[in-house]
Amino acid sequence: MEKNVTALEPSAEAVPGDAVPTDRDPAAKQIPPAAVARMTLYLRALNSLLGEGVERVSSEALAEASGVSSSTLRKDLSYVGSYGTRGVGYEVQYLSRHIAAALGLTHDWKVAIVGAGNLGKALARYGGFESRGFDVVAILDADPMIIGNEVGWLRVSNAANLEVVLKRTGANMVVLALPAAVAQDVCDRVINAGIRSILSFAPVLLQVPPHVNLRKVDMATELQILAYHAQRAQTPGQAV
Amino acid sequence: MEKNVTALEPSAEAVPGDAVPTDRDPAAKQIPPAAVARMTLYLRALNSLLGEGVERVSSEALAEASGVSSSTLRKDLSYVGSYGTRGVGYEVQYLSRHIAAALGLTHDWKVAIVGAGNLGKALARYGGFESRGFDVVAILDADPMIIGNEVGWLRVSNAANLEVVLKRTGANMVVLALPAAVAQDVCDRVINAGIRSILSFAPVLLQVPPHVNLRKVDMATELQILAYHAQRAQTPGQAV
DNA sequence: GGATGTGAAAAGATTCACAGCT
DNA sequence: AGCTGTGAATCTTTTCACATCC
Repeated sequence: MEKNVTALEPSAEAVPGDAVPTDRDPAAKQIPPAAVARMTLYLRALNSLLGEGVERVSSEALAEASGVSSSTLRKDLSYVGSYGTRGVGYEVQYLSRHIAAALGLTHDWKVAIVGAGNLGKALARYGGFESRGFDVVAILDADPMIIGNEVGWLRVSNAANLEVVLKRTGANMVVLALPAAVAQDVCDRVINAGIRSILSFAPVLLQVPPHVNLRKVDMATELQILAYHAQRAQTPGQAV
Repeated sequence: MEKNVTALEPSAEAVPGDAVPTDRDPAAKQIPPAAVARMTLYLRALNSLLGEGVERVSSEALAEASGVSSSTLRKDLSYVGSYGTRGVGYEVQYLSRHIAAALGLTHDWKVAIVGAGNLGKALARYGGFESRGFDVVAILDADPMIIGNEVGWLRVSNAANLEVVLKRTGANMVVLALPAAVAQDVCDRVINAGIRSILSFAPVLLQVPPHVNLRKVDMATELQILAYHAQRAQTPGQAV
């Protein structure tokens, strides 16, 4: 049972802009951020079970398959509803559908990848996307040597036409796989083009307006966190 | 390893005035996980400032450059020591060094990347590693078509010789850039070879013993979290 | 004056334990 | 009996506010 490092980093901090709300805030049940992050794990585990033909699962078993405690699992599920049967467990497909719905995965999202270097290409070809409701509809780059190349079944578009390509393809999410130096610039353009969901792999802090949702992944950060723990573990019983 | 039972009770008659936090005594107490994650942001911001020739910075400014609140920043820094000057701020280089020391980045870490697909190659060439104390010493793959290829200044080793390569190169961290299907298998071998710090990009739950530190990055997860927020923003107060 | 460092309060997340349903 | 769903307790993280020091 793993319980060591926090798995998912909540990079999205509390949106500070929800003062000035409309006169009626529906106050719909919102799911705590930590729970949202774990929902994706449940979904993955459920789909895996589904593939194995398993029809029912207990909170205990699903928790184990997701790498969380069963009480955390049950609490998380309680945020989206009561989809289990007491004394029995959860129906895999039924639960999977409901979690997917809660996460907004009922329709496909169209993703454009900006940056067709190794990382961009890796992302474009990454099979895990389509199978989980994400459709890579475009990949762009600014390098003339790269524009026009085939990546999977796509052709690299010219990043100069960013706005046009986003519009034509109907992309509603963008992945930034760019060097730090140009990331903010492209990010601004993407936002101006109306995109409000961005996943950035650029190792730099991006400034975005409050209505835009930005998540960040940085490999160097992850390694540094590992280094911290490794260093602690390596100093055993040191004198005081 | 179990969670350090926090024996550092701040209560009781804490002797005020001494305690002498010499810089020789860095990892005495443990830093909260959330703070560790942010330290890497401070480090990045500090190094960026350093590059611009800035010598001093206030908590307010550094917080802004890191994307956190100034009170969070100050609290975080207080976990590693008092390296600022009241009324003045922090000396950029001095603080950067101390944070790096607290994270265990004083010596270089040797990273082996398993999987030389697009992602593995992207990681191997990613310039951000060396500059931040991580040295990619090997890249491996099982595909005969890929073994021997050049990636950056490395040559792809045969994953069949995983243990040998890890030993020869002295790697002490491993990045898994593999398909889900083989990830657990390789992970087990890596652990058996003595590695205790692993960063996995495989979209699957890896089982590891407690003494191993595992961090996970999953792009599909990140997109799903974005989808959740996007969906909420798009449906204001929808009936259930 | 001005900004740090830190107790104390508030908010958020996890775990416990058990009531309630099948 | 067995397992879910959930209030209450515990633990963690963030924010506040101000004493402290340059």
